[in-house]
Amino acid sequence: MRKGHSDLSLVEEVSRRGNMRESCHLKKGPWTSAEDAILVDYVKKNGEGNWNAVQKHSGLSRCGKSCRLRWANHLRPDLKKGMFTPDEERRIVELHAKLGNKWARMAAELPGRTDNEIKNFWNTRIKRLQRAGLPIYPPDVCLQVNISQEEGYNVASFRNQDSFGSNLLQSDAFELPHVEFENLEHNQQYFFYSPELLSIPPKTIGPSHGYDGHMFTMACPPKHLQGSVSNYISMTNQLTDFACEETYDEPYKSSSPYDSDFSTNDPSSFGIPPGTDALLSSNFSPTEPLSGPMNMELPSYQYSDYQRDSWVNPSVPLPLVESVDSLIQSPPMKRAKSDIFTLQNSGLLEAVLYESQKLKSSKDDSCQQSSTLMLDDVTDFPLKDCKSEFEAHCDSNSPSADSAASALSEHTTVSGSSSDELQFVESILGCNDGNETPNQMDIPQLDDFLGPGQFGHINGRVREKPIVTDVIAALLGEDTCCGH
DNA sequence: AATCCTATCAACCGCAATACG
DNA sequence: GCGTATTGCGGTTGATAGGAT
Repeated sequence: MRKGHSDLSLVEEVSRRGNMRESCHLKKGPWTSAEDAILVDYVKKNGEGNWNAVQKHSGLSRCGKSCRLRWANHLRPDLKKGMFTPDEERRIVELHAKLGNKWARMAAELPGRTDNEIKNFWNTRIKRLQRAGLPIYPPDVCLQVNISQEEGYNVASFRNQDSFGSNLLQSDAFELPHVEFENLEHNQQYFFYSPELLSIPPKTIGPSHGYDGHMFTMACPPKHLQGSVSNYISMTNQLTDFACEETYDEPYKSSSPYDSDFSTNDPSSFGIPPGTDALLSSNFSPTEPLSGPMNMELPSYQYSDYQRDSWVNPSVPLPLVESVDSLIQSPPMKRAKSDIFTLQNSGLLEAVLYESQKLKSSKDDSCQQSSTLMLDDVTDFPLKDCKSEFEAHCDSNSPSADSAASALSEHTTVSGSSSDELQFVESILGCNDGNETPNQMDIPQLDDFLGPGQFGHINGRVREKPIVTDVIAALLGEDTCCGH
């Protein structure tokens, strides 16, 4: 978009170069056509590689890195210019669903496209989707990935990642316990991809959109709603109230365009492929519903057999999308006031809390049937096994792990009141009494996902490891201390 | 017309992996 | 095996254009 770059004449450029060499500084900033010409000429004569030599031999006052980047991203003859075609967009989405933020790998699958290009495309697209509260992945991509995963998954490959390239879905395994929600299907079907929604004219849609009827036919929420937490919460009230009253045999119909928009703002996990992890979808937290910096790495998508064995009722087919966040948007058949409170104010943390609370109350509640949790499975959840699974298989470089950690840190930092949240956790769990420390021995620490020394900063912010782990500990402690 | 806001793009930075001596 | 250089990757930033107010 930087169209106004002035192209210096060769003379001017040479002059500038001379001056810069005198001052021993490598030039930064936008490349001029003269520099491009020099670089192209050099590569023609000497081939790619050895980029530091470019500066030495061609007189370009650019560091090797810069030269390489310029060549790779702009000067390479095989580059495809122009906007992504719908097919390419589609491919990117699919690849991202599989690979996460592996831009270079994605670029390798898209001839003529660069990682930078794809990354930019994705990031701006994510922004748009986040604003619109729309899903990252269209349902068919979810399905596709799901199917791929179903077909390709096996324990052996999980434990022995020999052929990463041949089955991307097997790699970067990172597991989060997932909970099954029958309502999710309803949500997907009715809330999100309702014809009403799709018929909303795309107001501020970016360049070409390859997913008509999917994510790219998006409706930007009215501006006055964007970034307005109070509005959001207020509308959440309405929605949850509505949800409590409605039977979900009926498609959700919004009565106003804003409602319709709002249904898309529901911070759900729609469109996020299973295994993309609840933590990720929790980027759509109502605590920061529509704006703010996000670390939107969307990881690869996988389960482990362990998970299946432990969590999935064999008699019930896997839902298309599984996410803790689905709690937030899952229309409960019966929801207590406290639930609504949680929903209104929650992000990931509260979502998990909500689930934990729900678990707890479900035991005492004769209305268990309304819960979509598979309590038998959940209560059998072996924490230690889980931890060992984490430790055994979590690749600190895995997109999933990274993403999860990002999401975690994002949540704790964005929400800005982690200590409050912790208190909140404790007060809700009620099993801590403010004195007991949850059993952290059984709880995977964030370092387990990230690897040591990776706690530094995310987006310039210090990760709040102790808080995150404490909260998670509190949550898991709930499971352990309540009689499992 | 001025200002603000957002999207987009290009480039930089830091880190990790790999190659090389 | 070790240190250094090079390359590759992903995240982030800054500049700009263009639309909205």
